[in-house]
Amino acid sequence: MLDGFDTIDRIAELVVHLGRACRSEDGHSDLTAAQWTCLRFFARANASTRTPSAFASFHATTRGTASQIIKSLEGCGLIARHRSESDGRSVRFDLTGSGRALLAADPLGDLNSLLGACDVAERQALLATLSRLASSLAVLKKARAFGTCQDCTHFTPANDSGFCACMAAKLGADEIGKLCGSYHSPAGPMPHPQTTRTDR
Amino acid sequence: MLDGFDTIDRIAELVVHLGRACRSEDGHSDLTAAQWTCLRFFARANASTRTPSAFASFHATTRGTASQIIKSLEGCGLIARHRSESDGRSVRFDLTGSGRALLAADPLGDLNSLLGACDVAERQALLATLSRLASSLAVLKKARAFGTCQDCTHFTPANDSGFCACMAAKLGADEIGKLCGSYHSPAGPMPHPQTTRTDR
DNA sequence: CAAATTGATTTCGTTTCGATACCATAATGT
DNA sequence: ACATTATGGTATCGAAACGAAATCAATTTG
Repeated sequence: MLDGFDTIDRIAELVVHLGRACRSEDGHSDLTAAQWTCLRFFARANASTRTPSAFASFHATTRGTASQIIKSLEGCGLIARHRSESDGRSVRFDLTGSGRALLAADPLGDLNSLLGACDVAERQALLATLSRLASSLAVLKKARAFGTCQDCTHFTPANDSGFCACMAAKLGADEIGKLCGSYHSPAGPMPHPQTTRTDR
Repeated sequence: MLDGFDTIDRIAELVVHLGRACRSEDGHSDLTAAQWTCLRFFARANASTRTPSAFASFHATTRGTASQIIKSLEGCGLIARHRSESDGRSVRFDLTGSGRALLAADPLGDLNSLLGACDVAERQALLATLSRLASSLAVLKKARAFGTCQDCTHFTPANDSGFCACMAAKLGADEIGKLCGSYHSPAGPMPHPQTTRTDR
């Protein structure tokens, strides 16, 4: 290999680089990087996934740290807390009006506008590749995978909506595109790679 | 848009997610995420780019923070400091033997192995897309772009080597694949988007 | 019903990070 | 020649993030 380093290394490092570069803010941003990630997560995840534990898995941190980030957003009035009726321990967070409004100022907007200028086919290919990489990596790292219900093996589509075998519930058209914490990739091996309690 | 969120948003957030997920270590790693990034950077960049300032730009942080990260790696004996002869202020860092050895334990290896299982065409497409996004994003953020000399507009290839008009120097085969801080993408507008001193 | 598990939170100490100020050298302008 | 400005690098400090561990309540398991 005469190149300084080969294609595979270059891709991996580009992913890390892009992931960090695109969240840097020009001036002073309203939120920190962790808070942005949290706000985005609660905006994109379905109802049963908008919990502190799920966010902790998604953000690859402890539940304690996740709880702190969530508390700060709640203090800003960007997300609202709802207790679960079925489970007295569990809580769920929804974005408030100001939370949804703030998403428009997401520093990821720069990357979004670049992607908007991309060819549609290139964009689709990129999405497919990155999705597969993300779920494969989750399996490899023995972490929980996150994906959209419409790509999940638990999901059987009907017209305009579908049924999730995992949650045993019919999903509306607005739910099937959201992130789910019990996502199972067609590629991955085991349905629920939940390990024993390690607080990670 | 009936989906919970559209393709473009999903891609942007996948990039951030992948970038964070692939650097998380299963057990205890030898280095922190920032230290790994720094070690990788000094391994991939050409001689004139292996400076604290260039790393600060690359890592989208301040020179002060970059200096701390570098100091810690220097303390571990993973990189070695060399003063510049032409400029009394500038320093350059090279990987030591143990630094090169440690790169084999890079946590990015997980992502690398997944990429290795990819189709070659898919991999090439991914590299092309990510490279373009990275340099376009740098222009948009008014940040310094980083790319390989062989893709730079300052570079005119000869057989097996080439000439860099920016550094006004002939480049050997081992240099043209390395990252350069004065990289100019064929797409971007201005050669040196160096802004005034903002310490970012 | 006891024991183990799970979801969430709190606290504490450590590390990292960004902002700022600072010093040394180099380039620029008059 | 001299002052001014720009640049490369470092040190310091406070805020944030983080991991680890302890705690509490609700649920599940045996």
